[in-house]
Amino acid sequence: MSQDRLPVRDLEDDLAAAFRENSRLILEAPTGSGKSTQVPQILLEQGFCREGEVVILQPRRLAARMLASRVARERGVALGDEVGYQIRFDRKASARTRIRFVTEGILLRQIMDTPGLPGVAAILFDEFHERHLFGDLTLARAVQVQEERRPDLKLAVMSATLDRTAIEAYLSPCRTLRSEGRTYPVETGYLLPSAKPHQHPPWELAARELDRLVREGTEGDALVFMPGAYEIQRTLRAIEGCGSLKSFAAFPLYGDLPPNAQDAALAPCDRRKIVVATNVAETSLTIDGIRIVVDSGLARTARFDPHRGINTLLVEKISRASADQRTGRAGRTAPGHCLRLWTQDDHLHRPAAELPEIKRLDLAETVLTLKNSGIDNLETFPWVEAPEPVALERAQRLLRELGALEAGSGRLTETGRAMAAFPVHPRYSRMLIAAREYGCVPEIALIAALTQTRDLLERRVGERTEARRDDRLGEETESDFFAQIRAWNHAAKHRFSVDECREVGVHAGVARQTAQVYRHFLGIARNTDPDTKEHRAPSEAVRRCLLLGFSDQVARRAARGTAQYEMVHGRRGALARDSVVRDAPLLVASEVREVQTGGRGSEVAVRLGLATAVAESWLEELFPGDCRTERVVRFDPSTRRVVGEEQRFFRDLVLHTKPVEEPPLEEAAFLLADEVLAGRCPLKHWDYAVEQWIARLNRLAAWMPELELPPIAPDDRKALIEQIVYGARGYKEIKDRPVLPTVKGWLAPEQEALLDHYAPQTVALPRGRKVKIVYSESEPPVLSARVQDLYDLEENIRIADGRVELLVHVLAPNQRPVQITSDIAEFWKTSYPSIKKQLQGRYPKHEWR
DNA sequence: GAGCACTGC
Repeated sequence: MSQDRLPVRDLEDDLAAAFRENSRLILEAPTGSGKSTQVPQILLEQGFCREGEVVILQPRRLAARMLASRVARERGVALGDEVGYQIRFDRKASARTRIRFVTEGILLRQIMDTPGLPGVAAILFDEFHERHLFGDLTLARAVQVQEERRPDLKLAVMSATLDRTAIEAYLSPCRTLRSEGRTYPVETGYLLPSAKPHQHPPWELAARELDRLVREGTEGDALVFMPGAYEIQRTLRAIEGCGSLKSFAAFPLYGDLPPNAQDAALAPCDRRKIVVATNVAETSLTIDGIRIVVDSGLARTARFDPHRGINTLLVEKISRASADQRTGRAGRTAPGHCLRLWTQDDHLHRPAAELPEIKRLDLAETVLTLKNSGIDNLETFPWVEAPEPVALERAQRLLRELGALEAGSGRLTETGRAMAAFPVHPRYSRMLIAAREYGCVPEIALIAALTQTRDLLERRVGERTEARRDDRLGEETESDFFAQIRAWNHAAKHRFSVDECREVGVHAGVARQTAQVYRHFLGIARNTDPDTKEHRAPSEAVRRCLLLGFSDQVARRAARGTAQYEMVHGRRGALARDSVVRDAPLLVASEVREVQTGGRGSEVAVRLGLATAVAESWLEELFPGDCRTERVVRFDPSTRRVVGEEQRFFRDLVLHTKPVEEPPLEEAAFLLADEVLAGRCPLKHWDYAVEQWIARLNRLAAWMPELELPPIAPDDRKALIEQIVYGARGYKEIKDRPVLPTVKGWLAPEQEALLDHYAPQTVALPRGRKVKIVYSESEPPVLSARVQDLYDLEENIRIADGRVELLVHVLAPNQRPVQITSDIAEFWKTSYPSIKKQLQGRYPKHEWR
C-alpha cells in the first residue's frame, strides 16, 4: 500500500540521535503527524528493539487495536506477530512482537508486578496530555524504574498539546522535538458580549448560530458539542424549529446511546447532517465530513470531593486546550468553521488545560496499588503532578477503615495485599475478601463487575418495558444490585440475546462485558481460595458484605415517606428516583454523587444510588465499637419544647430516638437548649455541653477574680446546674419565653393570609423546618423561597445587599422542592409599607425608599 | 417539572 510520507518521518534521524544521547524524549506533534504509527516503526528500524519491544501506551482500547492493525498492515506482517496489541481480555501479541500497543491499565499492572520490565526496550506515552490517572502513574513508575535499575530503558512522551515547561522539568534531562501536523485551517469565531451568551440556554444559542452559519452559505456537515443527553435533546428540538436546518438530518451522539443509534450518527448520510454530541466526539469518535463545529464550551466533569467524600458530576466550562481539540474536529477533511458560544473575554479567563485526573479523582485504588508494590512513602514518590494532600489523606483513611493499611504505620496488611490482587476499587476488593467468609463470592464478584461497566439497565424506559421487566425479572426491593443481578442473570440465560435484552431494557453489550469481568474476578478469588463455589447465597450475606465495603455511606431516612436521607459524617442526600429500595429506614449507598437539578442547572443535590437495605442489628454486629447510646437534650420546633431523648448512634449518625419520660435536669436543659439555639453554645450533646459550661465558668473565674466564682470540678454537676439554673438570667424568664417567634405576628392580616395560602402547598420540607422567603427589590419584585435548615433565632429578619429577607416558620405537608413564582406585585405593594415600618425600627441606618 | 460526561486494570 503506497502512502504519503507523514510529517513525523522528517524527524527520523533527530529522533534516533536524541534517543542515543538521552533516555528521555518529548515529542510534540499534532493530529495527522503520524506519531502514533511512525515513531514505533522508526525505533524498530533504527535498531532500538534488539533487546526488547517498544510499548506504546494508548488511552483507549479501540485506538490500541486500530493502530496495531494499521502498523501491521504498513509493515506487511500478521497482527500479533511483529506488531501486536494488548488490552483487557484481548491480546494479540507473541514472543516475536517488537511493537506492542497497550492500554494504560495493562502497562500499569505490568510495571507494578515486574518493576524491572524485562523485555521492554522503550515506552511511548501517546496522547499524554489527556493526563489519565493510570498514565500518570505509569510514567512516574517508569521514571523511577529507569533511575533505579534500567538506565537503558527509553521513555518518550508524545502529545499534540502539552504544558511543555512542566513536563520538561519533570523529565529533565530530556530532549524535545516538534513535528508538523496535517490538518486544514479552521476559522474560529466567538460571540460578542452584546449577545449576552450566559443569558440564553446553550441549545437556543447553538440552533440560532448554526442557522446563521448555514444561511451564510457555510458548507459541510456540522458537529455541535453539548454537555449531556438532556442538552442534546433540547438542541435537537431547537434545530427542528429552524427553517434553514429543516433539510438536515440531525442525530444525537453520546456514550449511553445504544450502539445502533451511535452508528447512525457516524454513518454517511445522503443529506447534510448535524450531529449533536457530548465529549465522546472530542476524543473517542471521529465523524467524517465535519466542517462546522458549534461548541457550547461546556462539559459534565466528574470529580471527587475529598473534603466531603462524595463524587460530583457538574456542568463546567471546558479549558482552552479542550476547546481547541473540539475546534480541530472541523478541519480533518477540508477547511472548516468553528463557532464558540462564549465571548473572547470569557475564553481568556478559562484555564489552559483540564485538571489532570490525579487532582480530581478518588485515590484509594491508586494508594493501594502503590503500597502493594512496596512504595510506602507517598510523599517521596515522583508524581508527575502531586495529588492534593487532603485527597491522599482521605484515601489512606478509607484504606485503614477497610483494614488494608495498618492504623499506625500505614503499611499494607495481609488483607490489603489480598485486596490489591483485584483490579477494582478497594471497597469492592474488601467485599470480595469478606465474601469468602459469608459464602457469597460469586454474588459479590458479579456486583463488583457490574460497577466496572456502563449501566446495565437502560434509564427512562417506557411503561411497557417496565412492565416486562417486572414480569420477567420479578420484583426486587432489597438492593439495587439485586435488581441488576436479576437482569444480568436473565441476559446470561438468554445468551445475551440482543432482542431479549432490548425487551427488558438491558444493554446486551454491557451484560456481555460484565460477564468477562465477573469471570476474571471469580478467577482471582479461586486462585487464592480454591473452595470458592457457585451457589445462591442468602441475600443477607451479600448485604452484610456491602455494609462492610460502604460503612461510611450508611444512610437513615429522615422521615417516613420521604426520599431524604441523613448520612454518616453529617452528609445528606436524596435516594435516586429509580432505586428499587423503597421504604427502607436504613440503607447503605454504594454511590453518592452530587448532580445538577433544575432547568438551568442552578441547584445541586446529592443523589444516593446503588442502594441496599440493611438492618440496624448488623451495624452492632459488624461495628460494635461504632455504636453507642447517648442522652441528648433537643429542641423540638413543632412543640417548641426542649425534650430529653435517648439517641442510638452509629458513628455520628442518629439511628433512632427514644423520648425520656422526664427530661433529666429539665431546668438546665432549657438553658442549654437556649444557648445552643442562640448559637452561643454550638453543641447538642448533653455531656459535652456540660463540660463546656464547666470550662467556661472556670475560665471566667480565672479572668475575673472579682466575681469570686467558686471553681467547679469536672464531675461536680450539681454545683454547675445550680449556678446555671439560679444564675443571673433567671430560670423562669427563659422557660416562659417563646423560643421561636415566627414572623407572623409582624405582618398585616392579609399578608398572613397570603403566606398561609402559599406555604401549605408550596413548601418542601418535613414538618417543623423553616423556609427562607426572600423579597427582592428588583423590578418586578420577586418572591422566592428556599430551605433554611438552621434554627436561627436572631435572624428572622434582615437586610443584605438591598434585599429584605424574612424567615418564616412554616409547617409543610408535602416534600416537593419549591419555587414561589406567583404574581406578587400586588402583595408587594400592600405588604412593603408594613414590613418597612418593622424594619425601620430594627435597622435605622439603612436608607429606605 | 427532571438524573447521569469519558475512560482504564
